[in-house]
Amino acid sequence: MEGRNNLSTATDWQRDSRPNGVGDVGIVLRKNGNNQGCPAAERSPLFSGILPCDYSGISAAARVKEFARGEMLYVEGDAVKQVLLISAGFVKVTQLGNNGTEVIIRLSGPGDVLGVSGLLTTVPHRTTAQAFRPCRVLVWEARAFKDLVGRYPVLHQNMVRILGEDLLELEVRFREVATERVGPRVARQLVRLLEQIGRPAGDGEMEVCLSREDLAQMTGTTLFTVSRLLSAWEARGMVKPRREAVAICDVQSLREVSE
Amino acid sequence: MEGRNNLSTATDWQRDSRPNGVGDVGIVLRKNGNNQGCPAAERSPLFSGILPCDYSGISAAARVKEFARGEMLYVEGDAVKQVLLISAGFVKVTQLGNNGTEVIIRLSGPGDVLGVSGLLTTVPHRTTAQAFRPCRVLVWEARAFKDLVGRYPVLHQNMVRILGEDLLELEVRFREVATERVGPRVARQLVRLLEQIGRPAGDGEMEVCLSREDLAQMTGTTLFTVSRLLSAWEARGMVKPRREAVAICDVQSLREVSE
DNA sequence: CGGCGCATTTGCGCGGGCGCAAAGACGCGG
DNA sequence: CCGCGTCTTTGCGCCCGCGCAAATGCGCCG
Repeated sequence: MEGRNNLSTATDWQRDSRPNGVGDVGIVLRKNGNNQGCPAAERSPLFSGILPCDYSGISAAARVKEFARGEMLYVEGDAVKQVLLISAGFVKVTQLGNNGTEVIIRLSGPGDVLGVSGLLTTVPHRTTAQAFRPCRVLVWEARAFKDLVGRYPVLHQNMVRILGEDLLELEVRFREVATERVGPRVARQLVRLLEQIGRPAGDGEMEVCLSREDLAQMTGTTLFTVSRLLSAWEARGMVKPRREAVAICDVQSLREVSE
Repeated sequence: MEGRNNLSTATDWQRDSRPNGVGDVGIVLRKNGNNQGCPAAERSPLFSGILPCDYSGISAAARVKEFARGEMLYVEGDAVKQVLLISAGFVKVTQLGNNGTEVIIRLSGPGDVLGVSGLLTTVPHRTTAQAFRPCRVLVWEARAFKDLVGRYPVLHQNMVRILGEDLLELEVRFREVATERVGPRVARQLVRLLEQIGRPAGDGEMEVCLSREDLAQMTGTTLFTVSRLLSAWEARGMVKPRREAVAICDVQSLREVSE
C-alpha cells in the first residue's frame, strides 16, 4: 500500500499504528496465485497433517487480503461467506451488547482461523472481527473452502480440533468472569497476553501492547478499574504502565495475584 | 435398575429425584447390541445426514449406560476416552474455580453430545458432567467413534457444526456475564431455560425445575441474589417461585427485563 | 404426626467496583 | 515549538450485589 522501507524489525507490527502496512520483512507479495511467504499460514493448526505439496494447491485457492489497523474483516450480522486465515498481524474479535458495550471475545493472531464456527450453518456472524494491527489474511470463499475440505478430509479433523480448543478456552474464561474478582481476572489475562503477544521492551522486560480499554473489554470491567489496578501493581513493582501498553516486570507476582 | 412402574408420564424425568430410573415410557431396553428406542439419539444433530440403515450400525457400536441423578459422567481432569450422546435426561456441565466455586457451563439434554471438544487432543476434560436428572446415555469408546467417523465422514461435518454452535452460544453468554447486570442475566437465562426444559405446571403455566443455586451458577451470581430477584418479580406477577423450580407467568415481561 | 434435613427467604451491613468529571501525560502534525 | 486529540490517571460518591445469620417453609421418613 504505502512505500514503507525495509528497516522495520520483525516485531514492528505489534506497535504499528500507521493506517496500513502489514509489517513483516522483505517478502514480495503476490495478490493471488500460489502465494509463498506465509509461514504462519502453512504451519497453522488448520493445515496440520497437510503435505507441503498439497498446501501449495490449497493456498492457491485463497486470495491474500490486507487490512489496515481498524478495518473490519467482517461485521456482526454479516452472513458467513468466507474462511479467513491470519498470516500476519492481529485481529480483535468483539461482540456488541444491547447497551452499546463492547466485549473482546478473543485476540486472533498468525495461524488462527476465523469463520469456521458459522461455516456449516446459516447463522450470520455473531461477532465482529477488526484488524487490531495491520493484517495479512488468506481468504477462501466458503464454497471453495468446502471443496477443499472434500478433497482433504483431514481439514475437517483440524476444524474440529480448532473449534474444540476455542470452546475449552472460552469455557475457562466464562468461569473466570462469572466467579472471580476483577483483580485476578486482569492479572491472569495479562499473563496470557504476555505469552500471546508479549514482545521485548528495551531493557530486558517484556511488554503487552494494549490500551486500558482493551484490557477492560477482555476481562469484563472498565478502563478506570484497570488503570487503578495497574497503578497499584506498579507500586508493588510488578508492572510498568505505559501508553497503550503494559510492561511486565514480575510475572510470578502476577500469577500469584490470579491465585 | 429398580422396578419402576409404567404409569410415569413422558415428562416425568424433569422432576424425578429418585435415586435412579431414566423415566421415559415403556421402552424395552437392551444393554447393548443395536439398541432401538432412542429417538432423541437418532435425531441428534450428530447424526443429521445419516441414513436410518447406517444409524443402526452406528448405534450398535455404542453401549447404553444409565446414570442416576447426581452421578458423574466424567470428571474434570479425566482423559477424554469416550463420546457420550444423551438419549434421555439432562446433564449439568460444570467447571470448578480455584476458590471452590462452581459454575454451570451448560445444560445438555436429549440429542446433545459430550466429549467431542477434547476427542482429537490429548487435553483432559476441563469440565465435569453430572447427571442432573436420571439419564440414558449412548457411549462410544473414543477409538470406536473415530472408526465410525472414518466410515461416515458426514459425522465430522456434524461435529464441526455442533462445536460451532456451542461456541457461538458461549460467546453470547460470555458477553452477557461480562457486561450485563445480574437482573437481565437471570431473566434471560430463565427464558432460555423455559425453552430448553420448560414443562407444563398444572394450571396452564410453564415451569423450570432448577434450584436457586443452579440458576446462580449459570448466571454468575449467588443463590441469595437470585432469590431476591425472584421475590421482586413475583410481586410484579411475572413468576411464581417454587421449591427447586420457578413457574413463569409472564414471559414477555421477563424478556423486557433482559432488555 | 412429629422431627429432621434441605431449600429458600429476608434483614442487615459493607465494600468492591462503577460512573463521572477534571486534570495530567503523551505523541503527532503543522 | 506549540496546539490538539487521545489515552490515562485520580478523586469522589454511590449503589449494586455479596456475605452472613437467622428464620421460615416444604417434603420426606420413621
